[in-house]
Amino acid sequence: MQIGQLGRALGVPVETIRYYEREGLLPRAERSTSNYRVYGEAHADRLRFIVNCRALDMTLDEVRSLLDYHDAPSKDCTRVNELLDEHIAQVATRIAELHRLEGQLQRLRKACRRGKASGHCGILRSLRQRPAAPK
Amino acid sequence: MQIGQLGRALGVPVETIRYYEREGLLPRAERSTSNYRVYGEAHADRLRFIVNCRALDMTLDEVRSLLDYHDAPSKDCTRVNELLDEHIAQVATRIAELHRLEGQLQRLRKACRRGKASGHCGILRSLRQRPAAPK
DNA sequence: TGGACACCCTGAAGTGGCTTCAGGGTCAAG
DNA sequence: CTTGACCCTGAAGCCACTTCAGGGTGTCCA
Repeated sequence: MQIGQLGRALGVPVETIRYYEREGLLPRAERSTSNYRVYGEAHADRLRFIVNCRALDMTLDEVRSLLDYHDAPSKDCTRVNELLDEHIAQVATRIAELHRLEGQLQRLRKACRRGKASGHCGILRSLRQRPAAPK
Repeated sequence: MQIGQLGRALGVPVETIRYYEREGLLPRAERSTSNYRVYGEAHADRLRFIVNCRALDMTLDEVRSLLDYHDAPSKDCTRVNELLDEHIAQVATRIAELHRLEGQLQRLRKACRRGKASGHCGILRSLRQRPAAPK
C-alpha cells in the first residue's frame, strides 16, 4: 500500500502521514525501488490509533504517551486511565469557559441593532469599556 | 506611562503590546529620549478594546475589522452586528463539538479500570478500533 | 562613584499541528 | 511520447503569541 491509499483509507492527508513519521509517531516506512513509502496493516493500525486520539482532541504528546502503552502490552495501564481522566477534565473546563463566553457574547449582541452609526453602536461602546469586575 | 505600567494596568504582557504594535493593531507609540515607548489614555482605550475582544475569543482579524468601525464612528454598524452573530455561531458550534467529544471520552473511560496490563486495557483496545460508522 | 536591580530595547527563533509551496522524480494509459 | 496522477524533499507559512540572546537606561543605596 502506498501513502495515498493509506491516507484515503483513513481519511488523512498524505502530508499529515509524512508529518507523523517525521515526528516519530509512525516508524519510518520501508521504501519501494522508486523510493515510495510502502505500508502494511501494522502501519494502518498504528495510524488509526493516532487518528482516533486526535479525533478526541488529544495533543500529539498525549498520543505519544498512549502509544508507549500500546507498544508495551505488559505495562500497567493505570497511567492510561489517569491520562484520560485529565483529558476529560480539560475538555470539561473548556466547555465551561465557552459557555461563559457564549453568555457574554449574547449579552453584548443585545446592545445594538444593526443599521446604526458606529459611533452609537452599543456593541462597540461595550467593547471600549473596562470589564465589569466579576463578582 | 511606559509599557510596563500599561501592561500591568490592563493585565497584558509587555511583549504582547509590542506584538500588537508590530501587527498594526496599536499605532506606533511615541518614544522618550531613552527610546522607551510612551503611552497615554488613547492607547489604553484602544488596547482595552483589543483585550476585551480577545477575552471573547475573537481572532486578531476580527478585532482588526471591529477596530475599523471603532475608528469610523459615522460608518453604518450593520457589519459589526453580523460579525458578532458569526462569532457567536462559531462558539456554539465548538461547544456542541466538545459536548459530543466529552460523551465519547466518558464512554471510552468506562472501557477500563486502572491496574490492568496495557495489552488488556479496554481504553487502548478501543483506540485501536475502526471508528463506528456514525449513523 | 559604583554596583545592584528593575525596567526598557531589538530581532530572531520557538510553539503546535499541521498546510502550502517550490521543484523535482515515477509510472501507467492512450 | 506526452499527459496526468501519483510520489519525493526541504523550507516556509499559519496564528497569537512566547522565549531567547544580547544589549541599553534609570534609580536607589552604600
